[in-house]
Amino acid sequence: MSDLPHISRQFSQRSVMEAIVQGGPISRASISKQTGLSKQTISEIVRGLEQEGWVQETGRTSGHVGRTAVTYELVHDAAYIVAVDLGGTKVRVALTDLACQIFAEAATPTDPRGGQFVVDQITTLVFQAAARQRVPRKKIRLAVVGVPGAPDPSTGRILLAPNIADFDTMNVLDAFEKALGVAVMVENDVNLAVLGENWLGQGQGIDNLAYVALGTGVGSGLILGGHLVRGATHAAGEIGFMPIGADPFAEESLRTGAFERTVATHAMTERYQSLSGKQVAVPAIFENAALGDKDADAVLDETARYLAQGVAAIAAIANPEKIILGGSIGLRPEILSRVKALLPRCFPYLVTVEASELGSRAALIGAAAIGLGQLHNTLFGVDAPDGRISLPPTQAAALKQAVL
Amino acid sequence: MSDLPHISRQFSQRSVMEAIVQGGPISRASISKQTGLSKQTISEIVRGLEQEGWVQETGRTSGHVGRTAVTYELVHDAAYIVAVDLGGTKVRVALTDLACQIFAEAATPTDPRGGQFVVDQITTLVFQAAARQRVPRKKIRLAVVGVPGAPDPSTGRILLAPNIADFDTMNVLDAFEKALGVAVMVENDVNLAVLGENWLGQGQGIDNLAYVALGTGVGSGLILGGHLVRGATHAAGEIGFMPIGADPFAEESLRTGAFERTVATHAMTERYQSLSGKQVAVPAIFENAALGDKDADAVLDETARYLAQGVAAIAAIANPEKIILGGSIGLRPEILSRVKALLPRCFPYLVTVEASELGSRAALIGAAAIGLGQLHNTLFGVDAPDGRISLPPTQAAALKQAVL
DNA sequence: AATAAGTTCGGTCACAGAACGAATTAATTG
DNA sequence: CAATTAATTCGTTCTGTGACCGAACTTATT
Repeated sequence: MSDLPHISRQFSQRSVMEAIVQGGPISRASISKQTGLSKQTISEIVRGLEQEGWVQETGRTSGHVGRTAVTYELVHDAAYIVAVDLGGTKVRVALTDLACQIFAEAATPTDPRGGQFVVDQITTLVFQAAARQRVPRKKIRLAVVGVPGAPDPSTGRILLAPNIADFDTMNVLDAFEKALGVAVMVENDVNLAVLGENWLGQGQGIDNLAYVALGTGVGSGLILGGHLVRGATHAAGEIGFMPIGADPFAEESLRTGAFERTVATHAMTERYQSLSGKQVAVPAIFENAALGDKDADAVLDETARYLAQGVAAIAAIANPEKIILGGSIGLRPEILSRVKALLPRCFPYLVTVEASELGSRAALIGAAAIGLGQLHNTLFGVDAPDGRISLPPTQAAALKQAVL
Repeated sequence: MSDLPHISRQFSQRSVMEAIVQGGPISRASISKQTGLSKQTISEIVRGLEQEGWVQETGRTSGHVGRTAVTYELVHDAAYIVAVDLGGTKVRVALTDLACQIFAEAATPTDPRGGQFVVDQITTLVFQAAARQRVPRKKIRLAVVGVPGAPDPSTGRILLAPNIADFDTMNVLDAFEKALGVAVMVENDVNLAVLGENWLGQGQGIDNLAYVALGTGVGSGLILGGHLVRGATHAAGEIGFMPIGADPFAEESLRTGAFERTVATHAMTERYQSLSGKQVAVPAIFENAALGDKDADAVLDETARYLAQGVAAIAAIANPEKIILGGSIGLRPEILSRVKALLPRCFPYLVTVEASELGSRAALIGAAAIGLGQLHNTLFGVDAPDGRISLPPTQAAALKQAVL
C-alpha cells in the first residue's frame, strides 16, 4: 500500500519528456506552456535530464519577436530496445532507438528445431544487427518478444504454442534474458499486433479495438477501455475455441477449436478439395477464385461467412469500435469485402471492419510500442502502465516503413 | 496535460481513509505502520479529516504495554449514497452510508408507463426511505442507477432498453439528476452485477471475471484486468447477439439476437410447447422437470447446452478466471450443474462456473460498490478509477444481508 | 524499567509565483 | 535612414509553500 515518496516529480519528468519526444526541438518556455508547469521547474527538470544524458541542446529559435530560445531534443542513441516477432515460420527482429526510429531490421526463417535453438538464433540476429549499426550492447535496455501462444508469466513458459518446439516446457523468459543480457518482455504476437495498430496503424486513438489474425491458426487481440486484455491465464483471444462452425462438442474440438477448424488454412484447403477434388494451397485458391473458379469462390464465401460470425461474437461480447483483420488470410481483400458485406446481416450495430495497415509488421511495431512505453515509464516515471507513447508524425511514418 | 498541483497529498489522504475504513477503530500509530507514512504526517492528515467531519475519536486502547492510543473511526453518517437497481418488472432502492452499511432498502414493481414516471417513482422511493431513516437530503452525495440497456453517456439516453418505455429517447441522466438533486451515475445492470460479485460476492479479488445473466433476456458483464469493460458504445456484454444457436443470418436475428432467441425465457417456453404441446411458464418447466417430466428435462438440457456454448465463447475471447451465472434462469441449480458438466466437453481450459451468491441483489450491491468507490475518490483523492474499495468483513457481511 | 503513543522541531524536495535581466523584433521619431 | 523606444519573449534568481520524513522528546501505561 505504501506509495512512492516523490511521485509528483516522476509525473512531471514524464510529461516533460513527452513534450520533448513529441515536440521535436523545443524550448523550455514552450514546454512550460504545454505542461502547465512553471518555467522554473522545467529548467530544473531539463537540467537533470541533460546531465543524465537523455536530452541535449540543439539550437536556438529565431525570427520571432523577443529573445531567442535554446531548444532541446532527445539524445536519440541514449538507449535502444529490441523488438522481436517470432512466428512459426519467420523471425523478425528490429532495433529501435529512444526516439522510436527503427535502426535495423532483419528477418529469417525460424529454426525448426525450436527451443533454445530459436533463442540462440534470435540472439545472434540481434547482436549482428547491433554490431552492424555500431550500437553498444550496454545501451540496449529492453527486449520485447512476440510469440504465438500464451506466455505464462509465473513460469516463463509459452502455453498453446504448437508451432515452436519445447516452448511449452522451458522457461523462455529466462532463456532470453540470459542470452540477451537485458530485461525481456514476452507477449502474445496478436496482442502485440493490436498494440501496433493502436499505436501507428488503423486503430490510432481507438480505445476499444480488436485485431483478428487468420492464417494457419486464428487468434485475436483486444484493447478495451484503452487497456490490452490478457485474461486470467494470458489466453484471452484464443478464439479458435469459439463454438462456431464445426460441432463444438465433437471430441476433436477440444484439441483444435471448432472455429479454427472451420476458418483457418486447413479448413479452406479441405473444403476446396471436397468441392473440386483438387488439393491446392490457400494462395492458389485465391488465384483460382480470381480466375472465375466457382469452387474456389464458394470456399471464400463460406470462410468469410464463418469469419463474419466470429467477428460478430467478438463485437457482441466486447463491443469494439473497430475490428482489424490480419494474418495471411485475413489480409486478403477478397475476404475483407465479403466479411464487410456479411457482418451487417448477422449483427445489428455498426462495427468498422478493416484490413491491417501494418500487415505482417503489426506485431513488430507493437513490440516496439510496448517496449518504448515501458522504457519511458521506468526511466521517466509512471504514466500509462500499458505501452502507448505518443509520437511525432514524422517519426511515426519512419517506423511504418520497412527497412527490410 | 497539466497535472493537479498537490497530487501527493491526495494519495496519502486516500490511503489513510482506507486504513480507517478497513481497520475499524484504529490509532494513528497503527495507521502509520500500515501506510508507511510517518506518525507526524498521519497526525496532520487525521486532524484535517476530523475537522472536515469525516472521522472522529471513538475511544482509547488499553491492556497493552505503553501509552494508550486514541482510536479514530469513520463518521458513518457523514455522507450517503443511493443505489438503484431498475429492472423491467421491479425497482430496488438502497441507501448506504459512508461506512458501506445499508441503511434502508425498498423494492416495488416498476411503473409500467416508463419514462419520467419511473424516474419520479424512484425519486419518491428514495426520499421516503431517507425520511424514514432521518437522513438529511444534503448528506446524499451520489446516486448510482442500474438499468437494463446501454447508457450513452453523451446523450444520457439508454439504448437497447426495450423493457422501459421512453428511456431510449429521453435524457435519463438529466432527469434523475433533476429529480434527485444529486450527481447520478447510470450504468448497465449486468455491469453492476459483476462489480457487486467482484466486491462482495463470488468474484472477490478476481481481476478477470464474467457475469452472465439469463432470464427474460441475456446479458453479460465483464471485468478484465481489474477494469470493468464497457465497450465503445457501452454495449459490451450484449451477448444476445452472439451467433450461437439460432441462424444468425435469419432476418429476425437482427432484432432479437440469435443467442437470446435460443436460451432466454421465450425460447424455453416455446421449446417446451413444441415438445409437449403444453404452454407453461419457465418456473413450471423447472418444477415439471423435478417431477420427472422428460420433456421439461430435455428443455433444460438443450438450454444448458447452448448456454455452455455461450460461456465457452466468452471464455475463448476474454479468458476470465471465473464465470458467474445469474438471472432468474441462470441462478437455478439445475442449469448450473448442467453447464458445469457440458463446458469441459466443448472448451478445453479450466474455467470456474458458479451461481451468483448475491443473486438478485448483485446489481444493487454493485451500484453501492461503484458509488462508494467514486465517493471516496472524489472526496479523498484518486486511487482506483473504477469502483472497488475494500471493506472490513463485518460490514461486508452486513451489506450482503437483505434488509427487505 | 520497558514500551508504545503522540508532539515538537528542524529539514528536504518539488513545485509555484513574482521580479528581473537579457535578447530580440516592431514601431516611432528626429 | 539611423536612432531610439516599445513590446515581447526567454530564462534565471529569489522567496515562498505544502507535503512529507526523522530524530528527539514528553507522556502514559504495564
